[in-house]
Amino acid sequence: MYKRGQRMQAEVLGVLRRRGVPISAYEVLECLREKNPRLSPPTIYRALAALAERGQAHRVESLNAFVACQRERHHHASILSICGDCGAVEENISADLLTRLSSIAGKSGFAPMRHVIEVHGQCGSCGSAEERA
Amino acid sequence: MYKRGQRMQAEVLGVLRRRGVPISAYEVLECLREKNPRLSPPTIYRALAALAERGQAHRVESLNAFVACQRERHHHASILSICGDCGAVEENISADLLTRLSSIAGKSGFAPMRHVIEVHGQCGSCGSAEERA
DNA sequence: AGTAGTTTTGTTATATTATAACATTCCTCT
DNA sequence: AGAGGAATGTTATAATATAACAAAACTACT
Repeated sequence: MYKRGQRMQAEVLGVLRRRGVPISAYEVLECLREKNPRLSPPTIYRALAALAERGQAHRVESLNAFVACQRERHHHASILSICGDCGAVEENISADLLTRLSSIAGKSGFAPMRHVIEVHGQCGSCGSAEERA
Repeated sequence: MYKRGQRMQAEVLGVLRRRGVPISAYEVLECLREKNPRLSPPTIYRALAALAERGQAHRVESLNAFVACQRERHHHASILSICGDCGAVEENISADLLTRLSSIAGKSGFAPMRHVIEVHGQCGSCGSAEERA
């Protein structure tokens, strides 16, 4: 079973995984209300915050939405490629890019703590679908 | 004078420049309401969208806030370093980083259109202020 | 100047996202 | 079992954002 206090987190993560694409906290809430109609926003936001903290889900800042981490877990440094057509997100990690980014930001004495890297565009499938049309 | 339809944009940009740090659309609204109490959110959001479109202001996705571009204008590719202590934002551009980022995102056929690169941390001044304490 | 056409701005209303503050429940540990 | 503490529930509201339509202002043309 789950460690205490992680049931809600597991439920929320389950919803995120089933959906695959980023969804809003309120969409998560609606899903879970089918089972438990009394759930309220704070509960969901708390679970999402905990999941993001542990790297099991990511907050997509440019969408105000949340998505399950595609690997086991990534701490705050994933590169998210977001398709504007189908909503799909692909996750990448690059230590090299992160190093460069930190060094650019750090030139003036800035000490980086958290990186937000999101790329909007069109994914491969949507691109080739368009070509065929 | 201004080209037609850019008065509001100029006013909004003025507010952003005076503040220096990222502020919410509603803070802009409050400022401009001192002069014109009848202004409403859509007007501000429209001006902000136009400014961002032209690269004269940036939307800080991870803060849901807006900041004036520190140079003349940057199109959608600035690296924003955001100090969590004082709120200051520093802007950098790196064609090299952008190239790498695009190539990482593009590995699976993804076609990048817009890059969101935001780094949260502590700026140089706040860091050295802390040391002295 | 008059006016048609277009764009901007105003207005109203509401949708969406997020959190504060406090009450209650439930688990863990003794 | 009962105390302590953490998670969740509850209520209310704050903060962010946009839809939809009306009015006005500007442009370009005659």
